[in-house]
Parts: sequence; structure tokens; C-alpha cells
Amino acid sequence: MRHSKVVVRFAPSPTGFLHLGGARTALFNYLFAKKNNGQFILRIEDTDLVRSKKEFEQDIKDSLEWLGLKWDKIFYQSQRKEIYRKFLEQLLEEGKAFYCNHQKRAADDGFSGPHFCSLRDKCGEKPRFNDRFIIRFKTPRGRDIVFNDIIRGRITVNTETLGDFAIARSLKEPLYNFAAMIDDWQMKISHIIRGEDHISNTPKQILLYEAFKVEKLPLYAHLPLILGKDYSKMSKRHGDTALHIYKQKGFLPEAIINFLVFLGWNPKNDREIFSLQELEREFILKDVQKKGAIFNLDKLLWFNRNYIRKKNLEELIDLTRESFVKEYGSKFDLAFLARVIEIERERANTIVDIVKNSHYLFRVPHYSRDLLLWKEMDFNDVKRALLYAKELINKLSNTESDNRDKLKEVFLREAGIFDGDRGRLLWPLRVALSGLKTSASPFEIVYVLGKDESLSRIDKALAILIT
RNA sequence: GCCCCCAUCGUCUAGCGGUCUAGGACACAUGGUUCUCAACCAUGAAACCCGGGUUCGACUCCCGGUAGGGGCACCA
Repeated sequence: MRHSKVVVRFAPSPTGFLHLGGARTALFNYLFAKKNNGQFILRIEDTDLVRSKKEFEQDIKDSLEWLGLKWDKIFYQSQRKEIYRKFLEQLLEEGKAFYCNHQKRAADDGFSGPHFCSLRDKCGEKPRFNDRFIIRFKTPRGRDIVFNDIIRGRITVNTETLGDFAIARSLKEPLYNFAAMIDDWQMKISHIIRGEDHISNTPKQILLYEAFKVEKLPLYAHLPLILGKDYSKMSKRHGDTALHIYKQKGFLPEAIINFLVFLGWNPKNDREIFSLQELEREFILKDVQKKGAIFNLDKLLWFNRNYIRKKNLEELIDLTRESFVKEYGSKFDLAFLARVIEIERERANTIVDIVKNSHYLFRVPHYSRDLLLWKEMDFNDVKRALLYAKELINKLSNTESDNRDKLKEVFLREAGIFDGDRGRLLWPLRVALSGLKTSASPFEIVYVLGKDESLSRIDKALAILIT
């Protein structure tokens, strides 16, 4: 089988931050390109001067880079005005497009639907300069436009439902359907992979290809949308949609990628964890689902936990160091930080959790003395336990207190003598050290805090007991 | 209103006419492990939208309903 070169594009308009849906569209394009040794183009569709913002463009590029989706080329529609103008003039000259000065159609009170303009047959006529004219495509009437969607199969749309759609405000201001088609054509895009919300644009763009007598049309694949919990198109009211928010909340790009690709695609076996590199090999476009998928935060968190566990300590330090400094100041050394992360990573869903949950390791905790009580213990029991713990820690050699496994072994063994209920030693000790109902184990905390700080916190606990 | 798309556990999904007493993952429940939390292990509850066909046989094919989604701009 002969294949011409695969070229795909992700074509966002910089009118908002890159959101999850856009990220997934970009991902599928990227994966398809990689899988087929093709090219992945990023095309910034900034023809709408009013709504397009530099800030959003930057956010899109930053987010894509963060995810690791590198583009091979980048284009800006705002820099291609001359190209659009040339083709617009051609269409006008050939009588395939016409000027129209009809008012914007009201969409508020009941749709009148697409329409065919009464001016469509007066093609050659130049507008008088004091009228406001736009350029419409002269849509052929009563024809079925058929295309074969890679994931949906045959889709048929009759041109009667299209009407004479607008293709430009003026020769200098092309509109979406026109600019996108010209670019897809000129950039030799082989596969157009985009959201389901573009299905209705596809026949319009096909009509334009035909108008220019283009022989080889791109293939289309329309992705299902990401839905909110109530099944409607995901939007702000379903929670965060902008990708940078997820970065900020401590999600790893690996987790986002893995999660996003599984919203609609799977390898048809039980495996769920895939790196981007693995996906580049495994991804099969036609296997993507037709049905929209609901965004499920729990599953994302599960992926994220997975990838946090896969990270080595150095990587996690790099990822969190800045946040730690911001949160707790810079008065700690790297060795200490490494230990903090080592014990807190196990409980973290996000890398922000690692930072936030280790508060008690940086600050001396405050708590009420009742928290020190384990089951039927009274304060005398607590006191005995804490004094015993003090003794234990004092006896610890430096090599012992620096060894996580050794500490665990010692504490677990010693705790065993407390009437067979280790909680009688470990609970009060853990609370004395952490001030928390839930935290890492006391021996892990000793490992992080060291002997001196641990002893000092136990003394504080003993002091609370007396008051 | 018109057009298009779509339909398996709560969610993401496997299934491509008999192997389905419908499999996995997340979430949930119970038990185990355990100083707490997390993790881990075991177990459990949980689905083929409805109605017609086709067929010896339909979750799987066809048609029709219904539900859901998307689109219908001088936005992209």
C-alpha cells in the first residue's frame, strides 16, 4: 500500500487557555504523527483579531511543551493574509463566491436555519463602498456531501443544510472555514484530526476543496468530546478545564497524557500505564471510541499517584524544591528535603500534596493533649510511653537514626512489649512528633527530624500532659 | 425547530454471531495486614437503553423508537 506523507496539525485559536479537550486533540494528532513517521504542525488560528490574545498563545505553547508534545513546525494565520486574499479573489472571479450585504441573522428568537442568499447569482458585482459587504461561498444546491470519517465511518450531509456560508469579512479578513481549508490544503495536511464539534464544518471545507479543484482531500477523524459529569460538553462549571491549573495543582504531565489518551482509546488489553514514548508506538487512531467520555478526576489522581511512585527521589526534589522554599522558607538542607519527600511521597496524590502534607516536619505542631490518647490509655500511660520513647531515641546511634529500615525495626520491636499493643507506644509517639491524627509513622518522622528535634518534640508533649 | 453523531457496571472501557454464568481499571463495600493515614492483599456489589426483525443462535448484524451529545455566527 502506498502512503503519502502523514502531516497533521493542531490548530487552536488563541482565544483562551489550552484546556483538557484541546490537549487531548493535540495529543492524538501528535501520536498519530509519531506512529506514522509524520509531521506535527502547530497552527495558531488567530484570524479573529479581537478575541485572539498573545497571552493565550503563550499558554498554549507552554502547555504543549509541558506535556512533551513537540511540534515540527509552527504557523500563524495572521501572517498569511496575502495567501488567503489571493484565493479569495480567485473564488470571486470564478463566480464561486459572492459579496453579500445582508444583515447578520438573528439567532436569538428561534433559528431560521442556514439560508441561501438572494445575491448569490450576482457574483461579479462589486460592492458600493458605503455598504458593508462580506464574502459568502456559493454553495451548490441539493447535493449530498459524503466523507469517510476514520473513526465514525461514512457521514453524509446535504448542502441544503449548509446555506451560503460566510468565508470572509473582506479580502483582508478571512473567516475560519476558509482560512482553515486554505491552510490545510497549502500545508498538505493528510489527516485532519479534531473534535466532534467540527463535524458540521467538514462538508463546508470539502466544498471549498472542490471549488479549488483539489484532487487529494485530507482524511478526517472526529474525536469524541470530553464531557462533564452531567454529560454536557466540559466547561468551567464542571471544574477546572485549563491545563495550567492541573500543573499548578501538582499533576504530572505523564499522568495527564496517560489519562487523556485513555479517555477514548485503549490498547484492547488490560494494560493501563503507558508513557508517551510507548503510546507513540501503540496508538491506533481508528480504535478511538465514538462516544464522548466523562472526565473523571479520581482516575486522574490514580494515574498521578502511579507516576509519583515511578519518579526517583532526584526528580521529585526538582519538581518540589521551589514550592518547599515558597511554603517553608529556605532554612533546610537538601538531605533533609530528600528525607521529607522520601516519606511523604507514599501518601501523596499530587506533588502539591507532598509539600502541603509535610507541614509538620517543618513546623513544630500544635495539638490538644487528648490526641495523645490511644484507645483506653490514660495520661499516665501516655507519659510512660513517651518517657520510654525518649530513652529509646537517646540510645540510638547516629548510624541507626539515619537508617530508615533500622529505625522501623527497633521501634516495632520495642513497641511489642507494650502489652502486645504496639499502639500504646507508637500512637502517642507519633502524635507527639506530628501533632496529627494521620501522618507518617513515628520512626519515619524520627528519620526525618533527627534525634534532637524528635526529643524536643517529645518533651513538649510531656509538658502538655502536665498542664 | 433543522442537521449530524452516538448508546456495555456510577465512570473509563474489553467484546467484533455461539468461548458471556459479559472481562479489566477507577470509585464503592467487606475482611486481612497495621500505631494512624496511604499503600498492599482477598472478597463482594455493580452493566449489554427499548421494540421489532435477520439467524439454529444475538451484547454483537439491520430497521424503528428513546435517551444523550454536537452543530446550525460577519467565533474558531
